[in-house]
Amino acid sequence: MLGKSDFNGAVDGSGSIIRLEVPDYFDFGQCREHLAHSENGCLVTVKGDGVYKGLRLNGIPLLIRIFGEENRGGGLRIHVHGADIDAAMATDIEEHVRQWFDLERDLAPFNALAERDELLRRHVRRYSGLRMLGNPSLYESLCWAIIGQQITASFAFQLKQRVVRTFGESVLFEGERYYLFPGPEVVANLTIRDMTELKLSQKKAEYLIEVARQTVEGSLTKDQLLAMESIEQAVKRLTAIRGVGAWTANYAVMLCLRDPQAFPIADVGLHRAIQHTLGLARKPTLEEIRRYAVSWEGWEAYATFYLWRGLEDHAEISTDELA
DNA sequence: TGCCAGGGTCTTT
DNA sequence: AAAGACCATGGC
Repeated sequence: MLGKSDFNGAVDGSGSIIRLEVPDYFDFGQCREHLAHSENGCLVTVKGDGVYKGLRLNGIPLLIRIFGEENRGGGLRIHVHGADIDAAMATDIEEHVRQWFDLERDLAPFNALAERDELLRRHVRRYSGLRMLGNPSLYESLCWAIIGQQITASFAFQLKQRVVRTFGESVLFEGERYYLFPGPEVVANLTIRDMTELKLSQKKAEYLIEVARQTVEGSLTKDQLLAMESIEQAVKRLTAIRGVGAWTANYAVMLCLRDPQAFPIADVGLHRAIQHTLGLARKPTLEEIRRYAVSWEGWEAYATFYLWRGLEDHAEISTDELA
C-alpha cells in the first residue's frame, strides 16, 4: 500500500517539507491541470509546477505548496509555510492532502470499466491519473455547493471569490495573498445583508448561515455522516437542512465523503458533458442518463468527475474559437 | 426581452 | 415517487 511519509521537522523560513508516496493511477500533473481550470485561484492557486493552498491547523493559518517529484514513483513534496510544525501537525497535513487528492482509493476497477464504456473511454484516456479532487471539510463542501446552485459557473466563481476575500483569513507568501474559506464561526455571525451585498440571494444567505450555525454547534459533522451505513442516509441527513436538496447533498457526499457512488444526476454540467461527448442534438433525459450509468455501478462519482473534466476543456475550446 | 444557468421548496397527482 | 408551479439572481 502507501508508504509512510517522511517529515523533515521544523526548519527555517524556507518551510518544512513533507514527502508523500502516491498510488498507481495517480498523476499529479493531471490533478494540477484540473485545479488550474476549475479553481480559478479562489482557494487553490496553481503556480508553475506547484499547487498552493491555505490551510488552518490548530487555529493557525498556513500555506502548503505541493509539487510532484520528477523521479520514479512520482511522489509528492509538500512545503509548509507560516509556522513551525511538529510531527503531529505533519500527520494532519498529510491526511488533508491524502483526502483532498483521494489517494487511498484503488482506481484500477474504475479505469477498467471506463475503458469498456463509450462515454467514459476517451476521458479516462485523456485524463488518466486524475483523481476526484474535493474538499476534506464538510462545511466548506456544503457552502461551496449552495453558493453554486442554479447559476452559471462563472457567476458562481465571482460569488465564491467575493465571499472568500471579504470574510476569509489569508496567508501572505512571497508578496502574494492566499485566502482560506471563512470558518463556520465567522459565517454563523454574519447578517443576511452582509451576504446579499455580495450579490448572493437572500435564500442562499439564509442557507449558508444555517449550515455554519449547525457546524459550530456540532450538530452537523463529517464523522456523523461517515458513521452512517449508506449514502442514502447521509443524503437524507443533509437534505433535512433547508436549502440542501438532492443535488447539493450528493455533491457534498461526492466531494467531501468521497463516496464513489454519490451521483448528482440532476446536474446540468453532467447533462451537457454527456451531450457533448456523444454529440447529441439535445441534452439527455434523466431516464437516458440512468441507462448510461448502469455500467458505472459503484463508480458514478468518478464517472461524473471525469465527464466534468472533459467539459472544462470543451468550454475552453469554445471560448478560444470565439476569440 | 427572454431564456438559461453545474437548484430548492412546496403542492399536487 | 414524480411532475409542475413558483422562486431567486445575474449574464448574454
